[in-house]
Amino acid sequence: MPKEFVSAQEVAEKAGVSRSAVSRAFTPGASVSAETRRRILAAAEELGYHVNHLARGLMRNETGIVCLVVSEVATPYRSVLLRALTQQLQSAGKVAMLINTDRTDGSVDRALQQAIRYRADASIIMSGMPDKSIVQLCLRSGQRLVLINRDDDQPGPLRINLDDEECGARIATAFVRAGCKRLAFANSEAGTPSLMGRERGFQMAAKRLGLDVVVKRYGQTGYEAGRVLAQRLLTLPDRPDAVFCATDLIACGFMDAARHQFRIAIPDELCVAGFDDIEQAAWSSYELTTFSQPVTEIAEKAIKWLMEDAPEGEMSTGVRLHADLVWRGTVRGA
Amino acid sequence: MPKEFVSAQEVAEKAGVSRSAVSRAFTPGASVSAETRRRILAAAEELGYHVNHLARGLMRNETGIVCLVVSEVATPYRSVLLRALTQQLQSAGKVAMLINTDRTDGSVDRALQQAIRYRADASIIMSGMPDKSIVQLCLRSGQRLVLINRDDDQPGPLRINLDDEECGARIATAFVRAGCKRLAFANSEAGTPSLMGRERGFQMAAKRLGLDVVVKRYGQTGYEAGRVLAQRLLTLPDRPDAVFCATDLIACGFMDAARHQFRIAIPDELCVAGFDDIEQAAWSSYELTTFSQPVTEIAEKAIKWLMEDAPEGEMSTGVRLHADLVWRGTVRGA
DNA sequence: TGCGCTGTTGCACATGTTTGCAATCCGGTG
DNA sequence: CACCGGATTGCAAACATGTGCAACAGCGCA
Repeated sequence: MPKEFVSAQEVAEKAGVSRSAVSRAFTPGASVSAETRRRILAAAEELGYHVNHLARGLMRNETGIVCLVVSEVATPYRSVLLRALTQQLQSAGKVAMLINTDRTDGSVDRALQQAIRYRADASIIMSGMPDKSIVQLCLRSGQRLVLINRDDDQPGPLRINLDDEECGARIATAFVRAGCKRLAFANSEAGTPSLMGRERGFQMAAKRLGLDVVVKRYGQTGYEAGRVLAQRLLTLPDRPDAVFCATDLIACGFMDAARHQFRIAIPDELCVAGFDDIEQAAWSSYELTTFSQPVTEIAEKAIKWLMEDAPEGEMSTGVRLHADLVWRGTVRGA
Repeated sequence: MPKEFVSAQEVAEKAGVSRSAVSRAFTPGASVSAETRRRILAAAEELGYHVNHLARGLMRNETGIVCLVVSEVATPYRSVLLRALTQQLQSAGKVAMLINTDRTDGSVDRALQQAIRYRADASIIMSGMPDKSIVQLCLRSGQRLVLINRDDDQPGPLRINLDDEECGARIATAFVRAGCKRLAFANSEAGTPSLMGRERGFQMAAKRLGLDVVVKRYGQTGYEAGRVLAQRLLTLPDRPDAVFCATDLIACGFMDAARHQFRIAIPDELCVAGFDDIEQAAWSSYELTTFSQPVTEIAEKAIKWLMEDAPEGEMSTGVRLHADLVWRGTVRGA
C-alpha cells in the first residue's frame, strides 16, 4: 500500500504560490486575497487535496476529536444517545471517536488514555467511572470531560444528571392514585447512581404515602433481567399490583413474563412503568408508561459546554435535567 | 484552557536519555536495553506521558484510525453491527471514528472526506454509497475501503454481502411447506441491494413453486413501515396467509398491527418471517422466525482484511456470507 | 518625490514524533 | 594489545501543517 496523500506543497506549486498561502486559504479569517484563494482552491480540488487534520491538530493544539466512552452500545437507549451526540458533534464541526468499554476493571481508564493519545479535545463518558488519577490527568492536559448519568463529586468535569428521585416519586403517587396497594421496584444489580436514585425516590415517596415497597435486584439492565425479576416478584405470597422497572428493557421483559407466563392482565391486575422511553416502549405490544430521557437536550448541553470558551460558568456544579412522564397504557387512569 | 501535554522531550530529560530513546521505549521490537526502557517507562508513568498518536501517525503514515460510516445508528441491527466492529477494531489495536450520515445527497462523500482529513487507515461503509470519484481518491491515497451490504462493481474495496436471494428462496419453500398459498413480501422503499435481493429470491422461488407474490413497498425499514404495510396487505381482497418482511423491524410492526388491529392469529392464520434477528425478535411477544445476520463474522472478515499486508487475495472479488434461518414461532411446522 | 498606511505574501521556526545512519561501548578472541 | 561483532544510543532529517515577523506592493496624501 503506497499511502500517498497530496500535500499542501504540491498544491502550492500547482497554484504558483507559497505553502503558507495554501494553509491560509484553508483557514477562515486568514489574510489572503480573494483571487489567490480562488486559484488555490481550484488547484486543491483538482489534485484532491484535503488538509491533514493530524498535522493541523499538532500545530493548533486542537484536534477536533471528541471521545465517546460507552459500553453496551447496542442497547436502545445508549444507541439513541450516541446518535444524538455524534450528530450534534458533527454539526458543531467536531468528530466522534467511539470507544467501547466493558465491565472489567480499568476499562474506562484505558479508554481515556486512548483519548489522551489522540489528543482529543474532550471526552464524554456514558458508562462506568474513570479513576480519579486519570480524570486529573485529563483535566491537567486541558481535556474537557463530561459525565452523563454518572455521579461524581470532584470538580472539573461537567456532570449531567436527571431528576431520578423525583421521577420515582411521581410514579409512586401515580400508582397510588390508580388504586394500587402493593408496590414493587424491579432493579438491576448494576447499582449506578441513576438506577439507585429512581429506587430511592420511589421508596421514599411510597413511605410518605403509607406504603411499603418490595425491591428486587437482578442482573444487568436488559430484557432477560426483567423476565427473571418477574419470576421473583410475581410468585410472592401477596403479589404486587404495581411495578416500577428501572429501565424500559427490564419493563419489557417483565411484561412479557407477566402476560405470557403468568397470564396477568396489564393494567387491570398489574400496573407497570419503565424508564428511558426507548422505541419499543411505544410499540403496541407494550404501550408502556415511562419516563423519557431528554437525549437531545443532554447532547445539546454537553456539546454547548464543550464549545464554550470559559467553561467555568454556573454549569461547573453540574446540570440536572427533567425527565417527562409519558402516559401510555400500562398504568390505570391517565 | 491551557492544553499542556507532556512531551517525549520532558520524559527524556527526566530519565537522562535522548528523545529517540523514549520513542524506542514505546515501540515494541525497537532496540533498547531492558534497563533504560524500565527507567524511561518509570519516568513516563510519573509525568503522565502518553505517546502523541497524531505525531506518530504523521511519521509512520499510519494513524490507527478506522472510519465507520453509518446512518441510523440507533437501529437495532446497525447498533449491533457497530458494536461488533468497534470491539474487534479495538482488540486489533485500531480505534473507531464514527461518522453519521443521513439520506441527503453527498452525505457519504463528506464522511469519506473527513476520513481523508484524519488520514484514516481505512473506512467501513454500512450505509449509502459514495461517489465513484471519492472512492477513487480514497484508494489512490492508500486508504482501504469496506462496503457492507452495499453493491458496487468497481474493484478495490472489499465487498461483504449476504446470500439474500437464497434466504428469500428458503423462506418461500418454508411457507409452502407450512401450507401457505397466498404469499406476500413487505419491503421498504429504500431499495438497497440487500433488500431487493431478498425480494427477488423470494419471488423467483415462489414462481418456481407455482405461486404468485404480492409485493408492497413503503417507507423506510422501521416499525412504522411495518404497520402501514400491514394496512395495505391485510385489507386485500384475498388476504395473504404468509408474509416475508424485509427486516425484523418491519415484521414487528406488521405483527403488532395484524394481532392487535386485525385480530389475526399468528402463525395459525398468518405466517410471518423477518430478517436480521434483532434482539426483539427473540422477545416472547414476537418469537419471530427470521434470518440472523452473521455480525461477528462480518466484522471479523472486515477487520482481518484491513490488517492484512497484501489485501489482493481471493477476497478482492468480494465476500458472500451465509445468513442462518432461526426457527421460532411465527411460521408453522418447524 | 517622500512618507505612512493597509493588505498580501514568503521565510523560517514551531509542533511531537519516528527512524536511518553513524558513533560508542563492551565482551570475546587471536 | 588489536580487532571484530553485536547491542545500544544519539544526531539529525523527515512528516504536514500553522503563524509571527518582516518584506513588499500599492495607494493616497503632503
